[in-house]
Order: sequence, then structure tokens, then C-alpha cells
Amino acid sequence: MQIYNTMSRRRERFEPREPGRVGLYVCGITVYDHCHIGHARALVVYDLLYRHLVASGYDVTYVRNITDVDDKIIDRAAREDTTADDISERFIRSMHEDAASLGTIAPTHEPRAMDSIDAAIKLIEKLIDSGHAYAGDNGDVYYAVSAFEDYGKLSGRRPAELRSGLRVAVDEHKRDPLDFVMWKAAKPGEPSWPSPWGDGRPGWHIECSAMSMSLLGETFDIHGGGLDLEFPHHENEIAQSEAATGQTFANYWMHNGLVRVDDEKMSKSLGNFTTIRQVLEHFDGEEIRAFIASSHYRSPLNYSDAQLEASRAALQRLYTALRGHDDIADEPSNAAAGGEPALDESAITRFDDAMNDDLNTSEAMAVLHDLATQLNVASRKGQNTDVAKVAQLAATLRHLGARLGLLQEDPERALQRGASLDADRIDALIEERTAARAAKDFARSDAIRDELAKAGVLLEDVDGKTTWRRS
RNA sequence: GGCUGAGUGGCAGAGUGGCUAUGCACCGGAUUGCAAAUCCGUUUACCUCGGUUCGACUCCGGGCUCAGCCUCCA
Repeated sequence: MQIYNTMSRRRERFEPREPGRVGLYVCGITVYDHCHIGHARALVVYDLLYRHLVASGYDVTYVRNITDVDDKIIDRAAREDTTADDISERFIRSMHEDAASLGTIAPTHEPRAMDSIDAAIKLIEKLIDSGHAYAGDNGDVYYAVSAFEDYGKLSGRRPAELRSGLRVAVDEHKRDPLDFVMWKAAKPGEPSWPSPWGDGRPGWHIECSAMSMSLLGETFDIHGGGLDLEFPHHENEIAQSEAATGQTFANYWMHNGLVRVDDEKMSKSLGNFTTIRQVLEHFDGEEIRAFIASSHYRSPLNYSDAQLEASRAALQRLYTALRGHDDIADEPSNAAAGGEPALDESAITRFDDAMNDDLNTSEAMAVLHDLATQLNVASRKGQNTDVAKVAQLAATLRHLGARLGLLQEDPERALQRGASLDADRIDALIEERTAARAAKDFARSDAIRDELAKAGVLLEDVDGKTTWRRS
């Protein structure tokens, strides 16, 4: 597999440290609000990576942290006159609901910063001892950027350039304006933990260093996160971790592109975000997933209803192809009994090649669509329908859909989900229309069809039977 | 200002030194009572200026435009 490594700025052949095993750490969510579509992208992108690694035969330890010790959480708790724990718990629940709606597989470990404070303190002590950090007289502890020679190697920034471009007021307790906080002294009323430097809490960067190394070791294979975390967050993680251990922190750095709105980054600070749950009012989680998979994970992705609708149409096409074949597709091994290969190997190969090429999900989706076309052709009524071929194509489409976390619903149900009328009412009208058609009362039958169409229910007369789907 | 990255057909979005991406939309045809779904076919591209090459959308360089980061952010 080829992975684009931000560290080298090129695609590299992926070689895990230990054959067959992969340690994957992804920066998760700071839980002070509902997740937006940008978070959805990160959740889905690394879920796709995880699924592909597992499908490739790796034993993957997938760690996605939860940042539940943070200024924003404390601020929100103060605003709502509640505790930080209350805020964290509420939005952890929300995040888990959203992640489930998007069809993501739960990570192997989901460490919380709150539970890693001791590990963070130990790391800070180690860095002070080695001269990479110092305590300020205000109770804060800072990392000394100048003591780490490789600072800037991920983002391509040099400390000298950074100093000259500084746009932020300099903290008088820092020896160098680039130094960053690893331990923050507590202000009155803030949640805090005891430490050798007084009560306080760890900074964001050290939390991630502590959580990742606690679960994956001093060196692990892949570290992922949003592109906006490349600097300073990941740069600082590297500085802390590598200064403390003398080892390479992560071998491969992956960064997903950001979601945009009107060609501008979607973010909390810009206020132009749409939460996952808002989108779920109009679209299914699977449609959001298909939307995210439609472009390469490193490209920017523009969010719009039109894009979601295009993904809905694409999924409808795939489910339509699958309709009527799902009984066979559920048991791909059955098809093997007759000596035919259970799955279409050429499609699988093409799909694997695409995914092995730095997760080319666009190409992977194209494979699904090509399978749908073949399936539609093979299962057409008429001369020499090849039953085994149809079964194989349907099974393959379902199988590869699963590789992307898609197409796992019953096709009929997927095509009908979200309908505004209840099924009994629709069935009654269909029955009436069928009777009218039998009597050649086409005026009446068309009137019923139009009425249903207005309610967003489309009728299809297939093989003498009428079925419906949501428009 | 510095550091990254991007500019593909009506829209979205892959990809390749010479050969069909794919989906949606459009047009023509098949099918249908008419539709829908489906199939077949057509049309529409590669920011700009140079360079390398037999040949570049694809490689190299300049320019223009856009985005991300340099402050919390997936």
C-alpha cells in the first residue's frame, strides 16, 4: 500500500514496524459542542483507512482520543453554569451518536485526556530533566522549542521564520515566543489536578503525546488528523515525544483535507459550520459517508446540499442494481458451491489497487458503479440470463460496498427510507392503481402516480409488479 | 510577509507522457399504455506563458487565481 506521508511530502510504500500489525493514532474531537461536517470527514476518512488496513490482513490497533480537558470545555461550562464533566459527557454522547450514524467502526481504544494526566505529568518531568522544558514562575510549564533541533520538520517551518512572522502577543513568562504550554496553572474555580508545579491541567499537545505513547508505544506506525492540526499541534507532539524518547514518534503522518463552505474552511471560529445532526435531518448517514468517499481524502471538499443530493442519487443507483439480489448477496460463499468464483476477482483487484493507492476512494466508488452497470446488464430480462454471473456480481457489489461501509441495508428499505407517507397508505394507492391499469383506466392510474410523486414517492413498474422508492 | 497545497468537461470528481474514469445533468435511441428504472449511443475538458519531448492535461520553470497553516480548530 502507498500512503502519502506529510513528513516526506510524497507517497511512500507502507511498511509497518512489525509485520502484520499496525498502530494507528488519530486526533479525535474536543468535546465542547456537537460535531460538524468537518469532524464527520475525519471520522469517516480514518474509518475508511482502518477498514482497508483490516481488509488487507493487518491486525490494527486504532486509537482515537477524546480531548475532555480543554479551555473551551471549561468556558462553556462556565457559560452554562454547569461542570466541565457535564459538558464533556454530553458531547461525548453526541459524538458517539454521530459516529454511529456515519457507520464508523468503534476504535480499539478511545482514551480520554482526563485519564492520561499522570502520563502527561511524567512526560513533562522527563522533558524538564532533559532540558527540553522549564517551569515559569506563574506555575505554567513550557516546552523549549530551541532545545529541539528538528523543530519544524513536519510542517516545513523553521523557528527563525516563525519568530519573524509572529502575530500574537508574546507571553512574558516564556523564554522564547515559540515555546508552548505543556502544563497550565489553574485559575480559581477551574478543574485542576495536582502536579509538581502546583495545581493545573495539561495542555492539548502533551495530552496527545501521552495518550498515543501510552497505548501504542514510543514509536508507532501512523498518526492521522485534520490538515489544520499539522501545525502547531502535530509539530509540537513530535517535539515533545521525540525529545522525551529519542525515538521517531510516528512513521507516517496522514492529514485529511478540510471541508469547505463556499470555498472557505468550515470551522467553529468562522461560524460557518453545519453540524452532523443538522445534516441528518435531511440526509442519511450513509449518504454523508458516500459524499465524503466521493473525493480523495487529501483534497478540499465543498459541502453543499447539491453535493449531498448527488451522493444520494449515486447510492440510489447502486441500491437499485442490488434490488432483488440481496438474498444471494448475503451469502457470497453459496455461489462458490457451483465451482464459480464467489466474487468477481477483477473487480476486487481493481478496488484493492485503488485503495492501496493512498486510499483512492473515488476510483473505488467507480468500481462499484461499473459493477452496478454490469449487474444491470446481466440481470436484464430476456435471452440467456446467466444466473451465476448475476449472483457473483451482486455479491461482489455488496462485498465491496461493505469495504467502504456502504450498501449494507436491505435495498428496498434503503430506497424507501425517509419517505413522507406511511407504507400502508402507499400500498393501498398502488393497489388501486394496479386495478385501474388492469381496467385500462390510465387517467386514474396516472392521477394516483402523480399524487404520490407530489409526496415524494416514485412508482416503478418492474416485471409486471409495481414498487416504489423515495424521490 | 513566510510555509504548504490546488487549478480537469454544465456540476462534482479521479487519472494518465500518446489509448473510455465514474456519478449527476443534457441530447438521441431501445424498452414502457405513458412514465420510472435500466441499457446503448452522442456532446462538453484539462488556468496561463515558456521549456523538455517524436508527442504534455500529465514532467520542469515563470505568472495568475484560489485555499490551508503561521491564534483555538478534524
